Amino acid sequence: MAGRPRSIDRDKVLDAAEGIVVESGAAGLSFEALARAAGITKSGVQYCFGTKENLIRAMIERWGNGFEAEVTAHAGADQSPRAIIRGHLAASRDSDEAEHSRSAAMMTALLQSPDQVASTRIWYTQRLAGLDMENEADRKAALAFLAGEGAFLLKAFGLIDLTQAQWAALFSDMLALAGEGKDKAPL
Amino acid sequence: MAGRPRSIDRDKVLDAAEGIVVESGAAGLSFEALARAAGITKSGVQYCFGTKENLIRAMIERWGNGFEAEVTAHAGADQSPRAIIRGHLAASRDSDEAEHSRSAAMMTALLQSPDQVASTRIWYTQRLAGLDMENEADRKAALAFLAGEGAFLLKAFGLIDLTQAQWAALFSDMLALAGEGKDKAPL
DNA sequence: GCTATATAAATACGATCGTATTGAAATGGA
DNA sequence: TCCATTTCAATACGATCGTATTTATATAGC
Repeated sequence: MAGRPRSIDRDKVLDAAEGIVVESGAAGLSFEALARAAGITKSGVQYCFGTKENLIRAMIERWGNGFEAEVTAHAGADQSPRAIIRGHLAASRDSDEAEHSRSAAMMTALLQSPDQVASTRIWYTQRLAGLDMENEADRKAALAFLAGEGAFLLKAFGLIDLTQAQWAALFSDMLALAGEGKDKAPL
Repeated sequence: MAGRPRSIDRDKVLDAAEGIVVESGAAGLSFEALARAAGITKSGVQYCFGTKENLIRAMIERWGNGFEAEVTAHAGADQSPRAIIRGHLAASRDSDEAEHSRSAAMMTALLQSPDQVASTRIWYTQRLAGLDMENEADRKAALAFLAGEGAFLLKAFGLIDLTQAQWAALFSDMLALAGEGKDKAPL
């Protein structure tokens, strides 16, 4: 019933895949290059992930889950929409260079095929879904969220270069804008 | 000295290229697919742009110039850093769906090769270069700029979906944050 | 120890990639 | 008219793509 024990570490392969996208761009991610980077054979990659689309899906899922865990951790007990957004901002604020590279890699991989976008759209939409855009405080939170994502994406893509102090100051402003300190939304 | 008159409209080819990236993602952009979409031959594409890298460079350049023109137009006479940022925000605010698709296509194409990123980094850096992050008003302008880019990118990538009213309200807030009305930075 | 099964490697295959080369068509000048 | 030149099409080429198929290896149950 049980066959040969698995010798390929899926996570390590996904790490290698991220590394490839970080260094060579999404276009450089191929089964062959991935196999070489992960120290296994092309067939091993195929066996683990089947198709390339599955591979990319696995990359994005793992990344999304990891970030989501950090967000909820930062959000703490209060899981209201605004608190989640502050958690998201705090998670972005605390992310280091490696995390930025990873995120950029995931984004580029994500944008490869429009099909992949749809599932991620839901993830983003839910962030903003709980906010009432008619309410000024909520709109400020949305603005802060967008600023955080803008900073995060541009930084991840390597399009802006901010010092650690500037980064911290900006996210401090964003958190303030998102209502840090005054937790309750006025409804 | 003068040969066969040109029959290929470079701009139309670039339009087709954008269309391909919009519909099929950056991975779908090939000389062959582009030739088919533009109604010319693969060789024609090669003759016009030489290499694929040149093609992408041309796409990005055209896009950058077009957007830059709108920014300066929106900024008007005042070309101070904050005014430029407000011009940028206004240009983003007024961009329609087609413009979003185009921008998304450019971004995805841009992220294909890390080499392309470098030249664009300068473009973004200059936007923030004139701002003094120690100054609160300037930092607010930076935050507004990042929020605008975040909204723009997420919208372009199809990751968020905002009504026109929400879009307008958010950018109105951003422009206010960037100091609309009080043009002079306190130095 | 044989077999079934899970895992991974080996190999092969058609398709498509980007580009190089060659040839044809259309212009201006001599 | 003949040639030089520009512009594009036709064709070909090696490389690499993703995947299918086949083969080898290591475990568990009988």
